[in-house]
Amino acid sequence: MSSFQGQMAEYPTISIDRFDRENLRARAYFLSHCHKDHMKGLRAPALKRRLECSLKVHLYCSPVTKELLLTSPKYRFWEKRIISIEIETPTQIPLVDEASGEKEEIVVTLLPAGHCPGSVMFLFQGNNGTVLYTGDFRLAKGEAARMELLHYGDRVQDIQSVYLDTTFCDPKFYQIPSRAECLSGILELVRGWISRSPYHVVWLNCKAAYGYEYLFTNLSEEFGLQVHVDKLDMFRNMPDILHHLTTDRATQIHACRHPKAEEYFQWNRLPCGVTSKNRIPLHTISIKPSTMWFGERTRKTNVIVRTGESSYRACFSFHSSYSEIQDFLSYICPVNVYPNVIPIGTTMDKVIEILKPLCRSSQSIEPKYKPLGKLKRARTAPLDSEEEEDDLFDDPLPVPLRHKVPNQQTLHPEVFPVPAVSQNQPQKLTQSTECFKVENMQTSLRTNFIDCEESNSESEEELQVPASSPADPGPVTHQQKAEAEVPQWEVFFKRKDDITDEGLENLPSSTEGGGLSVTKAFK
DNA sequence: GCGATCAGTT
DNA sequence: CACAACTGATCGC
Repeated sequence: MSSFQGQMAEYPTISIDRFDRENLRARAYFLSHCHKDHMKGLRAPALKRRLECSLKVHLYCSPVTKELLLTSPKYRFWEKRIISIEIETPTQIPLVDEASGEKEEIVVTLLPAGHCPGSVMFLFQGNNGTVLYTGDFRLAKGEAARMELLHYGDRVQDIQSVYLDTTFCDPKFYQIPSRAECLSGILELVRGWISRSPYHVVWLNCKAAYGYEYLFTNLSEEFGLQVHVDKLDMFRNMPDILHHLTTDRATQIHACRHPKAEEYFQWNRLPCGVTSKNRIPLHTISIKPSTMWFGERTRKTNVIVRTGESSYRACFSFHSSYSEIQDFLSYICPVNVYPNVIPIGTTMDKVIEILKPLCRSSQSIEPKYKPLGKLKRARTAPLDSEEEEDDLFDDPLPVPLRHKVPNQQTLHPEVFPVPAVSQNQPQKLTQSTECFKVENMQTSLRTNFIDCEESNSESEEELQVPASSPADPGPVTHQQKAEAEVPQWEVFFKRKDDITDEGLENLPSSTEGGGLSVTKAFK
């Protein structure tokens, strides 16, 4: 649970993921993702009032987060004050103090965080240096090195401070099986059950939170069965998710919820109330996604664990493991690090003790901070390793292996796609929010400028923006998926003949699928 | 009636 | 099994 209070030392006039107390005075707000514990105060009367009299205050987030947030009527009042920023597009934002008229500019870049749909990290660049707020993240080893915009030329950016998701920053969480390994385990468990008959169904016992969507889409893709959920209107503009979900209860894969779901399940009833199909009782198993971890020297073991007659736990994590955190931070190698979370059973001091050695402040030959302008210019071509060694003597970032991995756009697209938000009608921007592309002298990367200077009612115009469809890595075939990663974690589930088959012999030999898009072969 | 907070549950 | 959110009790406006 995040204990970040909303403000960063370098840029105290902006607030991120907290909207109460001191944050009520912020010049701009940022939301990293749409989870309730990062939205404290976001719909409180105090902030609502502030918004009414401070017309230059906006909330910045990713297009997907904006879509998810505005689906809830409780947050509709934000509609005209949210500005979505495309992923990986440096964007300049004015920070205006409405009382004094004092103005400061900051450039923000959204980087995919792999935590839930729309989740991002914020990279801020301004007068007080470059800082990175990670929000909540799950990034595999090496993924920071593949992020183009964390780099300046071929080098990693000179980052003053990182505000870090330390949820699993404890050596006991040393390793967590990868997304692909967990997914593969769940796919095989589900396959082993639902292929027995159309009356064999699985219930995915998920918490009420965004973040399971890639599980649903992969299951649906694999078996040609949409996943039953309670609500799907939040995904109405995200076809890649929407098409894999249904509110029709006649499917073999359920992720519906009910306050008494566990109780229901004991009586062979799904949370949506279904107990049978064609008057034939269903055979149900529950699969509860939950985090599993292994210490540095613990033998790797199963990603699926049987917890009862018809219950399983399946490995699933929203957050990076200890070793993934170490990889991430040691690559960035900032001057300072601030934990956003104190994991239960540990202390701030212990977390700092773990993270400090990965920062420049404790290891640098030359610990003094140098502003960006004084850094040696990055070379255009990579050096060979020998030259590299020599170079370290006057390099203010004396950590090797911190060069960009050329292969970008590979943030596990096969299991964690960044959804595209598309609108049928052209998007209407009612603010005079002019975004235009210029060449940024410093980074040579495209920068958007958001100018809120004239956002008063008289200059309001309706800008017609063509329906946007952000760059998509493209569909990944099953073939590619299979080749992408061979799980090194053993997938465990009971032998097929161990799975109870009671009642199966009485089933009709019909393969009628009850409206399902695909009917599984019937044994 | 609404919201904030806390304890308990999953 | 450690996330994140719901539920219900309590208090205050």
